[in-house]
Amino acid sequence: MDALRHDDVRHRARRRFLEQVGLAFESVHLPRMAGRVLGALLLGPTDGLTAGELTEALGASKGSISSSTRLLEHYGFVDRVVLPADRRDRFAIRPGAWTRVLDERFSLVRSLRDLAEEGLTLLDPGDDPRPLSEVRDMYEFLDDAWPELLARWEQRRRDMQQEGGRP
Amino acid sequence: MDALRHDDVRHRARRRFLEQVGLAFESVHLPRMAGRVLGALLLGPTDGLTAGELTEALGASKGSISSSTRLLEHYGFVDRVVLPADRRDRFAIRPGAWTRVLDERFSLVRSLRDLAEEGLTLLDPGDDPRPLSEVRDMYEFLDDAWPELLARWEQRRRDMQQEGGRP
DNA sequence: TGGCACGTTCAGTCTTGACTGAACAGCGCG
DNA sequence: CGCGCTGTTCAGTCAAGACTGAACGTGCCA
Repeated sequence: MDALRHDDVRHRARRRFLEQVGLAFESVHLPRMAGRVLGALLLGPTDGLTAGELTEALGASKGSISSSTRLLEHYGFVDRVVLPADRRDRFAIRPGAWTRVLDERFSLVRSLRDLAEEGLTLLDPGDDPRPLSEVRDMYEFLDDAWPELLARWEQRRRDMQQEGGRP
Repeated sequence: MDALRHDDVRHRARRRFLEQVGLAFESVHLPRMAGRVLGALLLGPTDGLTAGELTEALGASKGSISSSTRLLEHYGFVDRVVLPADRRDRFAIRPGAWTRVLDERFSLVRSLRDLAEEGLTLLDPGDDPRPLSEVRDMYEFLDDAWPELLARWEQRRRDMQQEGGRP
């Protein structure tokens, strides 16, 4: 009986985790279901899950799973792999995906700097350019600092892998 | 005639700028109208604009302007100021707002690290912890690096101000 | 060639939330 | 006091888009 209850608790915790990842996705303007799928893949076995397994695990429609996996694939979060002697597609986390995703997110920074730059050309002669130039300067700073930060992370990741995981 | 045409071009360019800021807001899940209001304030005179001026400049309803200014105030983008002998509220860009706003955005990072941490406790014994630990480690790295980056920016901003603008 | 198991597509439903416009509340001046 | 000018609130409208479920391909095996 105790084992059963333990399984139940565990199942609820997993379900809650999926929901949290879903909400995190929603907070950056991506469909919640895609987040849940990603969560399921993060918790799932190494060689990934099939669409059928995902529909069952999440209680969602096939259509919804299909569009979610396609989105995750498009964003580079997951790979679609096929095991030999099995014609079902499996979806698995793509290694190193996170770095690239975060990097792409920061490309937004460059567009914001340009936007501020454009705004500066539209000011009336008497107006205070400081608010806009503060925006421009800050995003410029970030744009400069970012590659170096990313390189440091890549380096650290390589170090960690050599040590065979987490020290 | 030429001056008129020039004004027209200028007006279109301003309008386009407002729309771009609106879209930038939308891309981070904030109402587009609030972005347009912020854009108008960035282009406007130093002592800010009244709600009435904003409704006219943007062609939006008073209600919409009201909720937008309140949101911008809440997020710390703008201050509400009152000039003497004028009972209208004026809204003006708050100096240094951008740094704090960006800082708050990065508090999300901490929650993502925690989420990955939680996911690690939910793995089955045989499963590969690497995808999740990669997420955890990366957000941890960013969480560590962020304060230092922010401090560097603050320092640079101070330097720039002392030089009286942009070198 | 049927039948089956997968996966995709698409019209329809439903929820969410931005925006409007009108009613409302405060404040100063006549 | 009541009028005019503020800004706020709120019910209603409208559009965007996530999700469903059924119809539709597609390839494999008998």
